[in-house]
Amino acid sequence: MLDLKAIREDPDAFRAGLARRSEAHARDIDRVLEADRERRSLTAAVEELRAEQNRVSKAVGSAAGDERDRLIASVRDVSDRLKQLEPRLADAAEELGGLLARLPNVPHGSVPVGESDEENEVLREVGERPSFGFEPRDHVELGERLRVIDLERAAKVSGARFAYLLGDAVLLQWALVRFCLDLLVAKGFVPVVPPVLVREDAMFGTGFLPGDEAQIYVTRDDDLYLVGTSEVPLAALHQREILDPADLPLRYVGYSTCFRREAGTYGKDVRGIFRVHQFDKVEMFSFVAPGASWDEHELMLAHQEEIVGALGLPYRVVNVCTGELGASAAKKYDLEVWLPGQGRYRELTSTSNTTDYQARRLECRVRLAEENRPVHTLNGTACAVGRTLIAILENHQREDGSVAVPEVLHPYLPDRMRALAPRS
RNA sequence: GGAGGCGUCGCCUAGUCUGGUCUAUGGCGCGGGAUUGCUAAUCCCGUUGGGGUGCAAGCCCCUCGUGCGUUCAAAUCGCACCGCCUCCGCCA
Repeated sequence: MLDLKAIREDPDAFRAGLARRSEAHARDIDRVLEADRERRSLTAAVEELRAEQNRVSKAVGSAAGDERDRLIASVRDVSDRLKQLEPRLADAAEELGGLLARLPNVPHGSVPVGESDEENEVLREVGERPSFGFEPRDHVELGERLRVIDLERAAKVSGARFAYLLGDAVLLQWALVRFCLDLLVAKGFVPVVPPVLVREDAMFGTGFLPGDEAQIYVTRDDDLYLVGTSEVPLAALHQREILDPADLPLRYVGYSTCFRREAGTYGKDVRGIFRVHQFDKVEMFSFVAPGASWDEHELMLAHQEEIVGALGLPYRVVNVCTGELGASAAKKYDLEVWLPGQGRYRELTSTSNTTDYQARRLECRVRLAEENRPVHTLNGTACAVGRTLIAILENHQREDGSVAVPEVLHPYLPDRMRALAPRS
């Protein structure tokens, strides 16, 4: 949610900022201003009547006889007029709220303008792409030969875009999770296993609703939403709280399964486990003071680079363009890993600075000397397990179909797992 | 799943039966001040969160879990929902 008072004070700045996403959003500023004028004018009228009603009603309490009857008669008229006006105010407030809820965050000035990932700005490439003396296999083929990924049976049981992870891939998963957790806990992140079913207001607060309903699983009988990322329950952790500035920054690292419907992606990434309905992810989430989020964003990116670098994966960092920004993000970095099986860089992690956008929707504030203000929140992938497995399989594969396991994971694995070997 | 109890301004608490002087009581905590040669103690003032209006001081509206309703008027009465607790049943 954008700051309505700030929009009122400097609408041009918001128009210009949102225009970098789309002209339609820029025009919405005018609708917001109009709805705001309407709501404020009705608010003034209603509150004046309420003040009158309170005054006279209070006098009724201490009056008696004719005087009492006369007062009740006069205030009844005020109450009747209120009953006319109050629904109009409610409508106006809802109109304004609806418009405001649909406006995305204003992109930071450093975000490149663009519509698709073609326009993302590549900041740097790190690590050396492997050169094979043979034709590299993709993760589906490697996974089958290693018998660690079973897509056919998953389709039988659950449908397309599901997978069974088996055997050493499972051990690898826990090693990855523990590696990330240990690394981040050492940096002060509090580990969390959050709920993965949440109420609507958590989805609203994080900016996924309204807007992304087509991508979200909903339970039929309980009106609970399955989270597509633990960002949702982590952000909502401090919903409707006023935080002590001395407690900031608050840094959490969540581990959870994530659920995504992936509606409308039918032709895309159909092979393997790159894009599935269910995957596990380790996620960073920070609550910081309003002035501190840009530094925190760079810090999160650094943590991501440390993790991916430690796994020996070649990657590049991109500054995601306005058209590919989520509604709540003011700026987003993607870390794209090189996938030999696809011969291109693909998104492995991402980190967004949502500034005060989520915090305002979640009513998560910090008590400052002048006033209580929304905190800033940031999220970043520490490890999307499925995609990281893909990257490890494809980058560390050998000609015989075995796969070297990154050294940093060895302490978390049995000795025999210095490499994954196909069973013949 | 069944039965019962309870949600008050950070924490505890009075008020709810019997609607109006509730502008929500008191304590603790917290902030500021006064006094006392330190520590301590005592006293005074302040201390929910939003919104509207105004240059400002201020004034006004909403907020007693949430919403809707009854009423001139709701912490107080009714309904629904949310949450917590106890007992029974079931369960990893």
